Amino acid sequence: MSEGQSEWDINDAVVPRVSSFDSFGEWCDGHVRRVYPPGCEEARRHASGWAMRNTNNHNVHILKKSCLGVLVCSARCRLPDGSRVHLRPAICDKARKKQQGKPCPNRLCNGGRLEVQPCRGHCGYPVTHFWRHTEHAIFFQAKGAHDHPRPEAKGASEVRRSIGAGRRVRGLALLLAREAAIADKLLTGKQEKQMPQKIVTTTHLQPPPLIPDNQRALTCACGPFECTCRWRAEVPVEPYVANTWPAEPQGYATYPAPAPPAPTLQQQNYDTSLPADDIFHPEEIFQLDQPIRLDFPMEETTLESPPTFADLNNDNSRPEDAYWLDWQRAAGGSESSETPSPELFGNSYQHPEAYCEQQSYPHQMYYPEEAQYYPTESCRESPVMDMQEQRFYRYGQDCAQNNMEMQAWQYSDCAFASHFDVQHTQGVNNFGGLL
DNA sequence: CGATGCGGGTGCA
DNA sequence: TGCACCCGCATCG
Repeated sequence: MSEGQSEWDINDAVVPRVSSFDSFGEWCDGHVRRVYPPGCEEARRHASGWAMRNTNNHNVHILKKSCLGVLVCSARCRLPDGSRVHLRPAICDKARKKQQGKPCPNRLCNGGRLEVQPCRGHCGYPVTHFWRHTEHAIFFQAKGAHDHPRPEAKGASEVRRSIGAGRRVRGLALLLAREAAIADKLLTGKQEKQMPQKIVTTTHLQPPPLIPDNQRALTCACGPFECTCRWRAEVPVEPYVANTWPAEPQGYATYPAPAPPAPTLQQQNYDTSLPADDIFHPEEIFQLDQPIRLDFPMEETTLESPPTFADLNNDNSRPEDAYWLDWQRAAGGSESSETPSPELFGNSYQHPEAYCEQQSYPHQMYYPEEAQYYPTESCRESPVMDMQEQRFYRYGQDCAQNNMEMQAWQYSDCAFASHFDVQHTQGVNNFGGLL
């Protein structure tokens, strides 16, 4: 967080007028403040890689959004590449409701169901984002550090919808081609829209695809957290899971190693054993308002054989296949995270508590087996924010002011340390290794 | 159909 | 009072 931007708070009556802006950060994490130029399209849309939903803060001047977390597989399965399922929760309550309880899209996953892993990164509450528009800039402030993996990029879900999510996959090649085209378009368009203004910021590098091209087709949608695909969980099995598998002896020790691509034995029984689209848990829909669940059901299932193209296209393909394929493809190809999805580094989403010393709330060890720390890639603060000529705005009004006191940025609510920057570098590298 | 915004309203600290 | 959140409504792509 640059010192230069420590002079305002989204709730201040007046915010400074700046002459230099930050480049848009899609995956801001941690307590962050940024100032975007009025012309920044993403900022105008209040876009974010995280699944943020509008929250009524009864302040017409400040738009507030809270994180919905991420959709994960209840079985904590693994994709062939070792990653886990981490889908983007629908913003719409109704749509999100429909997502939950659906079978894990990971073809290697046996019995896993999608469930929402709520965000508790802000002192036990969801991370919140605030947007405030002034005549000359768009102010953004984030509070809290996400304690969950990044969901698929927004573009992924959009692409999915656009190409007919939920329908049976007919031709993988065709599908991928279309997705690739769309993804490319999204990416291209995005780059072209780069802010024309002077950006004095750190460049936010695009991360590598969540799933390597050569594996996309084999992936399990159970991404980053819960599939059973080749994974072994240490917790009991879900009720609806018919069969369980013996736990892998080595367990966590082997984690980083991607699932051994055993290209044969295909497990397709989940199709028949699980009624698709019918089971969802209403009680989970609004679980964000509830304490973190500590009873994530884990399945001991471990499939040795990753899916094949044929598998993905055969008659046993679940209706959601297309959806998941899209997810996998789009997430990596279009607007994927700038940094690896946390799941790849293990259970690290523990840091929030470090910022919320005054609170003690139950936190869940999502991946106890993975003792690595997730590189929180807070959108780096722009190096500098020119505070020379400082004018201030009172909810949009220009209130010229000078010599504003440079008050230190303090997280009164959460003692936020400066540690996200420290972690992110290595994480990226590790992630790359998996790809 | 789902993303987004808005705003009335509730419960809690 | 501030905050988190529910819920309905409206708009837009």
